[in-house]
Amino acid sequence: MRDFDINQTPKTEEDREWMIGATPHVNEDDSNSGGRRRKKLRLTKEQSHLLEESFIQNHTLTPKQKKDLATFLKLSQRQVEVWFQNRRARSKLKHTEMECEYLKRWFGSLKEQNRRLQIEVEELRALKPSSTSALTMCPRCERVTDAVDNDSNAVQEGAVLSSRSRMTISSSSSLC
DNA sequence: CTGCTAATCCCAA
DNA sequence: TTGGGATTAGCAG
Repeated sequence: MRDFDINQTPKTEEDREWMIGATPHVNEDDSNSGGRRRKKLRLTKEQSHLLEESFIQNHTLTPKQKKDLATFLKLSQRQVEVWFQNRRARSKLKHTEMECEYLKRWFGSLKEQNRRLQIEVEELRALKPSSTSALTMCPRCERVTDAVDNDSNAVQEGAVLSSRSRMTISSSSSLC
């Protein structure tokens, strides 16, 4: 997917400490075929579960909580810390994605509503011909007939919309 | 310095 | 391919 790699990992890798702290049982592999390969730890169900529980209570840990949790789970503090960092990051990502979906739906319904209103306007126009030369479709605009006053309201609403939804809105709707 | 986020790496399933 | 543990850079306090 993402192939553009700025900043390829500088291979000046010192002796990394792969397995800090006591890793949970059954992790003594030796398939270390020569190279500098990152050991992949898998947390046990219990560890994940407990981490998850404490994350629900608190998305960040005090140093003491971190220490206690690490001790209890037989993980290093660093691992607990990293777990929480990743958890926060991915939680935020998920939230953003959901918000994006919501915004898309909202935009869709707004477009649909707009479409219906346009049709309604057309119908009303057809019903009541002439004598309405100066009639515009928007009541708000209708209110200010004399001055070229502000559509500040409309501008603001537009601003709100565009700032909140940063997705590709191709057809910026023709409101008023 | 410490702790966090964002970006990315990269292994195991 | 994906999920998720780990690393790195850079910023804030």
